[in-house]
Formats: sequence, C-alpha cells, structure tokens
Amino acid sequence: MSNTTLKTISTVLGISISTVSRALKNHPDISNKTKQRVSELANTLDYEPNANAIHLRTNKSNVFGLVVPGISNYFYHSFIASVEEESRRQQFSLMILQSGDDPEIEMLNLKLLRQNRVSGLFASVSNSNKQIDAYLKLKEADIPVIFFDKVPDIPGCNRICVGDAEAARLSANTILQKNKKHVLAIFGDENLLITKKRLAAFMQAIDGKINVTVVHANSAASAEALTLENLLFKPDTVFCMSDEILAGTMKAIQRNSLKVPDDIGIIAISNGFIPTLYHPEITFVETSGYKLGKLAFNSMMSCVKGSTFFHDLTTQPVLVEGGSL
Amino acid sequence: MSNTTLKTISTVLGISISTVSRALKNHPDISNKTKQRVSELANTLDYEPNANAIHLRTNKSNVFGLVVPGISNYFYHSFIASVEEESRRQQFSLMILQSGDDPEIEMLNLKLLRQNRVSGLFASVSNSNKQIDAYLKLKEADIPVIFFDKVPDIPGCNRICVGDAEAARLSANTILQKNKKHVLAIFGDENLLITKKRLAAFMQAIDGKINVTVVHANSAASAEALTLENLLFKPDTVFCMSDEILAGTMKAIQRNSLKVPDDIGIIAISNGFIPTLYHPEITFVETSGYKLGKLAFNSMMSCVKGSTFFHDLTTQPVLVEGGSL
DNA sequence: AATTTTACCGCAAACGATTGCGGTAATGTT
DNA sequence: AACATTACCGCAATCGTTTGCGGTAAAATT
Repeated sequence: MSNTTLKTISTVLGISISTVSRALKNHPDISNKTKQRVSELANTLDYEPNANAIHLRTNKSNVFGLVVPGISNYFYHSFIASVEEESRRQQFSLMILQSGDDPEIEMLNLKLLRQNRVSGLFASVSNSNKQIDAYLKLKEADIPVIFFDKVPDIPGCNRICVGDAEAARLSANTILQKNKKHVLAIFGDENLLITKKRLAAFMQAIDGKINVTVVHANSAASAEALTLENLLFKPDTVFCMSDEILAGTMKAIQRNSLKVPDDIGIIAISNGFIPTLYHPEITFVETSGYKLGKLAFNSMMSCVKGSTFFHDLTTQPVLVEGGSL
Repeated sequence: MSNTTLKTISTVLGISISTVSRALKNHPDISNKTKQRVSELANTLDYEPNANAIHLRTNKSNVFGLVVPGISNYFYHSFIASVEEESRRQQFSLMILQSGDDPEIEMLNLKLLRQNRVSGLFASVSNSNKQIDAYLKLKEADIPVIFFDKVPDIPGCNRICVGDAEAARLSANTILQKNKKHVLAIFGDENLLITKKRLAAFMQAIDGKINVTVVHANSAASAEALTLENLLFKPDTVFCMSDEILAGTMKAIQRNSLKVPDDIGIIAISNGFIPTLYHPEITFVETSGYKLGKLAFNSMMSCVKGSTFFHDLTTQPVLVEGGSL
C-alpha cells in the first residue's frame, strides 16, 4: 500500500475529489453520511494529506529553518529542543542546519532554506559581513529572520540574546551578599564580545567593595591551570563566566581535594546542566538556551503574523541556588 | 521582490516555461544564447527552484526524518550532528522531532513525517509495542526506517546500535585486568533491551571470577542513592552502564569525599563528555554517537538506493583510559 | 402545479516544476 | 527544386490539494 490521496478515496467511493476534500475538513456543504463514509475510508487507507501539495498551493511551508555553528553544544541544543517543542505545538516543522563556521556551507544552507521556502529562520551567525548580507536578503523576500546568541552588530534586525550584563551583575551581587571577600574571577577569551560585556558588568557591580582577581581562560584546560595557580592566594570564592570554565575549575578543585563550599565557594554563569553534576551542586546564574528558544519563537510568531516591529530582546537570568556558595 | 518562479523568467524573456526549465538544466535542446539569457536573469532575480513543487512532482521529498526522545542529550546530539553533516553532503534535509518519551507526541510526530513524505526515518524509540507498529507501517509505505540506539526487539528491521555487548565485555575485562575484586555494577532500567544486553555480556565476561553486586537505577538521582547505599559494603570499583548513571555515582563519590582511584575505582560506558569533567578523568568505554550516525546514514542511503537487505550493525567500542581505575 | 429554497455535490483553475511529444524554421543533401 | 535533417522551442499533462462558482435534485412554499 503506497500513498493514499484524495483521488484514491474519491474513485473508491465514486465521488469527486472536491467532495472528499471538503468532507475531511468538515465543510457544511457535505452531508453527514458522506462525511462518515469518507472519514472511515480515509482511516482504513491511512490517508495523510501531502504536505508538499498543500505548501505548494498555499505558498506557505510551515517550516522554520534553524542555523547554528554546531549542534553539539549544550547551549545550542537546549535552544533547539526548546524551539522544536514550540514549533511542534504550533504545527510547524523545523529544518536544522549547522554551518561549522564555514562561510561556504553557510551559503549552501541558505540556498537550501530558500528552496524549501521556509516560513522563517532562526540564525546564530559567525560574524562575517558577507554572510550577513545573505541573511538580510531573506528579509527582503519576506522571510523573517530571528538572530539569536551570536547576532550581527547592525540595527534593524531581530536579535534575541542572553542577558550577559545582567547575569554578571547578578553573580557579583550574590557574591557580595554572601559576604565573600576575595574572589577569583575567571573570564573567557578577552577578545570576545560576550567576555567584555560580562566582565564590565561584573566589575561595575563589585564596585571595588571586595578583592577581585581577574584572569582569562580560553579553554577548560587553561581554566583548570589558572585555578590551580590562583588557589595559592587563597580566594574564598571562584566565579566562572561559563560552563566550559566551570568544568576546568572544578577539576582543579577536585585535584586539590577542596571541600565546597567550606574551603572555597563556587558560582558560575551556566546553562544549567554542568552544575548539577557535582556535589554539592553548583550555585549558578542561569542563561538558559531553553528560555532563549521560547523567546525567539515568540518573536518569530509575531513576525509571521505580520509584525514589522523589530525585536531586540534579552533573557532575564535567574539565580539557581546550589550548595556551593 | 517576493518569489521568482520559472514563469516570472519566462514572461520577462518572452519564452515558454519549459524552455526556461530546460535552459537552467543545461538541456541540449536549448541554444547557448537562450541559456545565457535565462541564467543571467535567474541570477539577478535570485531564482531558487521551489522544493515543494519538485517534491510534489517527483513524489520524493529528499527529507529525512529523525526522531529521538530528546535532543538535549549528548549522545543524541552528537548523533544528530553526524547525520546532519552527511545529509547536507548528499543534498538531503533533516526534519528533527523529539518525542519526550510521550507516546501521544510520538504518534503526532509520525503523522507529521508521513505528511511530509519523508524519504526515510531515523528513529530511537521508547519501547512500547503500539508505537513500534506505527513505525512498521512506514516500512509498508516504502519509507525506509533505520532504528538506532533504542531499537525494537523484533527481527526484520534495520538496527544500528552501539556495540553494547562488546562495550560491556571490554569494561569487564578491563576491571579483571586491573585486578579488582569487588565491583558495584550499576545498570539502567532492567526492562530496557540495552540494559539486558550490557548486563548479560558484563556478567559473562566476569564469569564469576570476582564479586559483583548488580543494581538497577533509572535516573541519576537513583544512581546516586544506590551508590551511597552500596558504598557501605566497600566495593573497590564502581561500573556505570551509562553517562546518566555515572553522573549520579560521581555525586555520591564526592559526597563521601572518596579519593579516585585510591579509595575506589570508577569505570563507565560513556559517550565521552561527562568523564572529562572530573579529576582524575574517568576511564570509560566509548560508544560514539558520531560514529553511530555515520553508520546509520550509510545504512539509510543503501536503503534509499533500493537495498532490501536488512542491516543489523553495531559500532566497535573503544577503551579510553582516564585515571579513575 | 409552478416556483423558490435548501441540501449536496462536481468542474476547473491554480500553486511551480518537469517532460514526452510534436511543431516550425533554417540548414543541408541530392 | 524537392526532400531530409538539424536546431530550437512550445503545448499540455502531471504531481495532490484547495476553493469559487455553478449545477441538479429533492423538499418546501405559494
């Protein structure tokens, strides 16, 4: 049994295709008896409407594109999970593509998305201007584009980001509130925009009230090494800007067999998974890919529904208390 | 500028749609001059063929479906990344759906996939027979189904799995080789096929040579609790069947401030990420989602190309030495 | 009995791309 | 000059679904 179509049903029942179509959609023109017969046969024949035909006719694909540098990243895949969840709920499908930060692949991906007439696109982009232009072309073709996380630094586009400054501020205030006096603060690569934002906000919130040692790590391994070095100066708290850094720091803590939180306090900005892997669980400020996804999806829906207003949003980070501080 | 079609080009150039179509496909019937004019205009108008129209006509969607319980899982998203990579390379798109282990959603997903006339389906299924039937219906509709990871326990379907037995055997042999004498072995839900396979192979390899306590945990939390309980009996080694269990076990280890590997040895079957988060890094037998993805994709392609031969494959696991044993 | 209303249902065009078949003009062949 | 060949190109049907419009019978109204 290959694929049942309206025509199959219509010929079996000796009625027209239009009648079958209307019967299945509960159109008032069709008698109950006919509706009954049609829907029964449709069931036994496992009829499913051909989405391609519908999309062709309506010129709407009900498919959203989603482009990320790579799926294998906790932040992105929680984002993806979130968007997928909402999409399904709203009868949309998701076409997921990864660029691998390769401009050529990125262009191919865009072509594919256009061929599939996606109804909208979620994109986290490697910051090359040439690519951005290509994305903006989609907007001209009336395909809404929601940039998230890694967004282009130009106005007039929809941007949904985590609240970097707010997350750093919240972390700093939590540290102050706990009466900590000497913080080892480990940030990421100092050239990254995200690092700059978080560092500035963090220092501003600390406001010289307590002693802070700032270092920069660009990998879990270097975070581990830097933590080990600086443990010699007996900080009472370590702040980690990201999950990757937290992972490195925790290895150093374990290596030195330090008791958390008695020997040392830990607080991090995190997506929420890594902190649950330790005992006690790490206190963290959540920058949830999941929430970001919800936000991005809402933004997308309002675009799809015709809003021409540009969204420039950030998620509100939340403190999740573990037992590490 | 909305959407350019063949008709747009044909009317602008004053030629027929068929000619435009053939020109773009470099058909020999069309003169070079015409081809030139057509492709130039197509470029400036940013023409992209409408995938829906093509799929409708050819009755082939060139879209693969991919169903997993949840994306937010290191194993699955490395699998997804792998399959996406290959799909793109072979001009296929990927429609990813998560079931959340909810049978109802699973049925809705299947419906969606059928509506979209996917060319094939990768599925990891929660083991309910009713659902499996639905999947098998796809096969009847000539849609190849590749089950991976969590596969149904029935013959006559394509199954790509990690080498469960081999991984368990390798773990057991490693434990024996390290001269351990008392193992706490934590397995997953005892109804799952994967648990049965790993347990059987593990016990067979141990062959009564040393003392093994077997327990079953169905979450990280229960693994933690079970580990805590059984630490009272002073095992010299803990074997964890999966990453989730490993995470729970490590929290118990940390809670009791045990030194690894001096106080206790740890070995796990893992996808490779979690073990690197601890110091010392956990020795594990790798079951790579990435490799599994490549294998599954190859299997899919041979099905798509018409092979009716059933694939029942397993990946070869590898021991990765950390410092935990 | 003639007319209007109601209840059902079918025709045909449209969405965009592909392709077998047929057609016309220009060129080549005898 | 008559015919055959070549080089180009268009017509129309098709994939599956939707929908405006029109049509025909039966039922209701006068």
